[in-house]
Amino acid sequence: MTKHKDNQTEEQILEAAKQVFQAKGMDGARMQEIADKASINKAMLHYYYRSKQLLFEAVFNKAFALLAPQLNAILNDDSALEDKIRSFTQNYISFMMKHPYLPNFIIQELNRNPKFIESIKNNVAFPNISKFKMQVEQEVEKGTIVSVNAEQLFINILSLNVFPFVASPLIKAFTNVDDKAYKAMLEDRKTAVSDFIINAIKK
Amino acid sequence: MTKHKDNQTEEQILEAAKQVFQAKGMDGARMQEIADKASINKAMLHYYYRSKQLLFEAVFNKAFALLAPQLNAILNDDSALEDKIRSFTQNYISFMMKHPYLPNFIIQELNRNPKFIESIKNNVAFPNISKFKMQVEQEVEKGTIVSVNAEQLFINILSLNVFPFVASPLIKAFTNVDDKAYKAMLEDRKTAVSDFIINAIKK
DNA sequence: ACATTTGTTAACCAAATGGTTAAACTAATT
DNA sequence: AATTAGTTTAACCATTTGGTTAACAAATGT
Repeated sequence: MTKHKDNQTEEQILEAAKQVFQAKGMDGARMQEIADKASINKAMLHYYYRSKQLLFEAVFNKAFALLAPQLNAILNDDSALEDKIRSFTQNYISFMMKHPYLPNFIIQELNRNPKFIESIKNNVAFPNISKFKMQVEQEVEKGTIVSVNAEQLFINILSLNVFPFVASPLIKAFTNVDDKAYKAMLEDRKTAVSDFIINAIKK
Repeated sequence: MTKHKDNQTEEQILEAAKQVFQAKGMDGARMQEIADKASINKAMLHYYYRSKQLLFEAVFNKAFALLAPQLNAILNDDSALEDKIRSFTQNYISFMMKHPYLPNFIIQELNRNPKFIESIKNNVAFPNISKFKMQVEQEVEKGTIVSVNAEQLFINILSLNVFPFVASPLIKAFTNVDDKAYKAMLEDRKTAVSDFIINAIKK
């Protein structure tokens, strides 16, 4: 009952679809371009994924499944707050430099189609803030950090880490730096951002 | 030499186009939908703006022209750094709550079509970081703030202010808050973000 | 009053696009 | 060797879409 040529084609399609969807979005993507990039006939796309919408969802869910564990690292880990912030920043920026299209893709399509949220909320290990919230509240009570709302801190951490990837063309233009210099700045941010955050909340 | 019915139709088109383009992006927007929303015939769009591309550029440039002065407020103003950060955060968040689609629209289309950058660089009073950079360096030298790279600080300020608008559906999902609570959080951020930043750089 | 320019509409068009179909092909099963 | 099930292709299709055209209406200039 095994497929003869295994699922190689299916993988090729998914990889090609990922590239095209992430570069051009759902609306800008063309099935023909995906087929070309996967070196197959356009009809194969429909044979394996039925429709553009379903193919897109497969790509989207796979992308989100890649991102989610990164966030769970800071939300559900047991280490101390300061350590978490440092390791998260370090890891997240490294990860994003390898997948620069990812955050924009997720954010964009989620904005365009908010009902997707419901679908991903069940799907994978969806990041949950509750543990992080408890930890922050404990640290505030202990007096090791200034009084800060956990949600706001979480937003701040996320903003500082994600935004430079989402808005890179704009920031590059404003700061007048080329691609190479921007990469160096991102490299610096692996430590600069955690210093910034920890400074901001330390008593 | 004045147009008889003044430029009412032209304005209607631009307003309708703004709504549709900002909600659906260049690729997702349909000329027919813009025409319907402007209560005119589709041919009129082409009569006034020739093509979808040109209509889009008109909308984009107008949107950017709205955003640019906001940024120049922090970059070119003469007040003290701390004051600037406070007033910018306050004003920017207020402004964005009135134009929630704006940052996403700009960022998205700039990512999709980086050559736009060149067009806006000349067009309007394009934000320039050099004055802000000098100010930060002076403050570092005076010892009033910790040693910090001006570009990085600028990115941080921008990130903390803009990202919550760009990624609102995602953040809402993660933090488990509804629209109303999120609005309240944004309201809080008018002061919380400046406190956070100033704490982070103060000696 | 009349000609000319500007504004507006309905009908139309060619190209692109997501999707389908039916036949051909491949490889394992009997 | 014949059957069967899964895979691949080329040709095709209906609809959508940006854009055009030609006729008509309303201002404007003379």
